[in-house]
Amino acid sequence: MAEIRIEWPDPEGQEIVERLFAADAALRAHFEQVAAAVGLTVPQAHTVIQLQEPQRMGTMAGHLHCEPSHVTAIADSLEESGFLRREPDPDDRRAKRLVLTEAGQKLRGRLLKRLFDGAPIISALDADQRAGLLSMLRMAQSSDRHQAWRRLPAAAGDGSCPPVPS
Amino acid sequence: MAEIRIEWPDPEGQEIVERLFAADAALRAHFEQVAAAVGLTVPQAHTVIQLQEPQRMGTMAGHLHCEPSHVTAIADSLEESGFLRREPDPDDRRAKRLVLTEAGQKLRGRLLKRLFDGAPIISALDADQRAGLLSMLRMAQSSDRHQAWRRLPAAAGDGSCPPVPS
DNA sequence: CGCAATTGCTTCAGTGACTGAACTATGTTG
DNA sequence: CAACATAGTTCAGTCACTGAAGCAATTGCG
Repeated sequence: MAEIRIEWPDPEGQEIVERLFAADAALRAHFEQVAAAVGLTVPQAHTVIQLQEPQRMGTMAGHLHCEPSHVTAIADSLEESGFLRREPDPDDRRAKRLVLTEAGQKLRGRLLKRLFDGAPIISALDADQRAGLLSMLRMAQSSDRHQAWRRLPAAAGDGSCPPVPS
Repeated sequence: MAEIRIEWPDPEGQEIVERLFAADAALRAHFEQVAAAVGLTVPQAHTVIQLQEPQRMGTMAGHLHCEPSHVTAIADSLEESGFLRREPDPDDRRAKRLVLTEAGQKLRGRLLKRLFDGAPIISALDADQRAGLLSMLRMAQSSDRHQAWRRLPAAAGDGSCPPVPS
């Protein structure tokens, strides 16, 4: 996303937004680079990462925030490359589950390792700084009534982050 | 960007990354929604916001992190809608400067107002929380040697954020 | 000065991510 | 069983964006 440099009603708010965008740009660039390094596009990499365990395609569409038809396309490409296969869902014969092949699991491992190794923010902060940043983000996200926050995965917190009121 | 929910070597790092992605998703959604509310696409809105003062097209490409040819396309659409015009650059007759029309300036005003009014993080934190978040982000970004941070606009800080060493 | 290399923008063809509608097959409900 | 909902697929199309080719103006070097 582009830099935003404007006269803003609130200069502190401006800087926060700018820096969050910058943080995001860095993370995104990192992710893109890691994906490319193992020969995947960004959505392919997301899909592989998501596949720690078999997932129905509709569920995957939810995780990727896209339409089911797009998951079909991504799955096609990853299946063709031999990183996953479709298997029938035991509970619903309409549904298919995406399952990583052996090659897919190895790929996922490499992906995770590289992702973590170079992650910009993690490597830049010491333990105190990390804890501080994290608690701020928790505060921001738990008190925010804006609906986009609600997408935060429930599994993200360790319980210290109060649930978002509905 | 999709949620990332994985077994991570460092659970705290995982949560930070997840929350930063979530923060980004919220900001992005907000931006997109605001742009749509005034009838612009995201890149059009970025361009209008960037045009506080006339900009050469090449400079704009730099700000938008895209190729000059793409700026041509965006400028075409905004010119057609009457929000900006191309004027010759006085210092270089090859170059053109993008200038907001009166309509464009009004549009920019509405855009900024709406952007600020609903910005998720800003509205969710109180003054202390904001200051804390900001200082963390400054620390993260000033100590990070990762190149993506370097894109941070120089104007963002008030001087309290030391320059990134090259 | 004069010619070559460079720079600013445009044009155009193409790509990758993604949506939405129509369709098939299966599942659910009354 | 009929009617409807749901899972995934197919396909056509959109949107953001790139990269190469080209024109015009500018800069630099002999």
